[in-house]
Amino acid sequence: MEEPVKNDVPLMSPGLAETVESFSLMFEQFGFPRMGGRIFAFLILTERPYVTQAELTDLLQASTGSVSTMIRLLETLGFVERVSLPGHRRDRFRVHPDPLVEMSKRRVEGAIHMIDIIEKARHNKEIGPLATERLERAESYYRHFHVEMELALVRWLEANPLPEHEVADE
Amino acid sequence: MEEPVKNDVPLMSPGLAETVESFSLMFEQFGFPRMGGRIFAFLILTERPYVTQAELTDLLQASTGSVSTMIRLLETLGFVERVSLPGHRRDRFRVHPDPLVEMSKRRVEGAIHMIDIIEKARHNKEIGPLATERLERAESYYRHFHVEMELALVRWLEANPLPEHEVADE
DNA sequence: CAGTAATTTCAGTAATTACTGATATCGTTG
DNA sequence: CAACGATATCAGTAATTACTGAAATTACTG
Repeated sequence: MEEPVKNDVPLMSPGLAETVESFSLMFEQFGFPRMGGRIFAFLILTERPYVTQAELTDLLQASTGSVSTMIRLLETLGFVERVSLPGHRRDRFRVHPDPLVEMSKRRVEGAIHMIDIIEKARHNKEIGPLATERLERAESYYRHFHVEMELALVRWLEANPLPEHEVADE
Repeated sequence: MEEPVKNDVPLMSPGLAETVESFSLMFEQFGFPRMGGRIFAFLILTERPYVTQAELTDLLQASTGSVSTMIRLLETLGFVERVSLPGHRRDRFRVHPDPLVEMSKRRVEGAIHMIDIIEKARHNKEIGPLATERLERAESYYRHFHVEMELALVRWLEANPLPEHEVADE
């Protein structure tokens, strides 16, 4: 009574679909649209070196529109790479070789944003001593985590260098 | 043409309101409703030792309903304390003495959830070697950050013990 | 223990946001 | 440079979510 029709479709293996879905729900909590999460998840989970938009619309049962927009979003966030090889019409997409690093960077930026806001609040004439104390504590906390997280990332990257096997075409 | 009427209201100082608003926008990014963010922000920024729901509905121009629900949310999240002193009808609310610690804990829980999902994905029969490698890397990353964040919190708490001045009533 | 003030619950609504599908644009190929 | 295939854009819609305000519940008071 809700779905119009179209249940006559080539789908990806149900097992995979399930995992894709759980990933996308996770990503949703980080604030991005479910369809974006699905695409990201699929690109993480697939063995195919590259995937086209047409394939994504097909596999994920999405419109060309949302695939295009979500791909672009993931691209600008640095989670997905677009590979437009000349001599080919369709662009190819694959997951960024190390999306975690990109995600880390965004987190660090988030902390900086937080610090900025706290700083502004502290300079507000209207706030009193109690609030000031709370804000100072919060600022100290975020500054601490800011450097700790950066250090932690560096350490982890040193211990876990990217295994490089830039795959061959098609 | 949108606002019905009711612009005849006692408001908190515009300077404060502005900061409250910027905080609430920040909190919105962490996924909770703007009104919840406003309440939390106000409780952080006020000098008053306790605030009642009635005062919040008034100051923040919100309905009794949303104040009640949001207060309850903030309470269960551990960001806000309800102080129901016998001999008083109205409950009093104040910000948790150290909400940052609560926030940290929630973050750590988030990391654990992420690890769980990755674990489940890894046991999926359908995924191949490339995906497995990516998932292992992701898992290693989150495990690393999980412990690093916990350590960082402990260190910070040691360096920044809570200054205790549990304030007097009213 | 009746009366009342405060809080919670809940149904309805307003506003936001993701998504679709049609159209426009861009880029490659013959 | 014409034709076509692929991607981007955009307006409309479906679905979700925050919020309101009234009614129900709970808890304190005389």
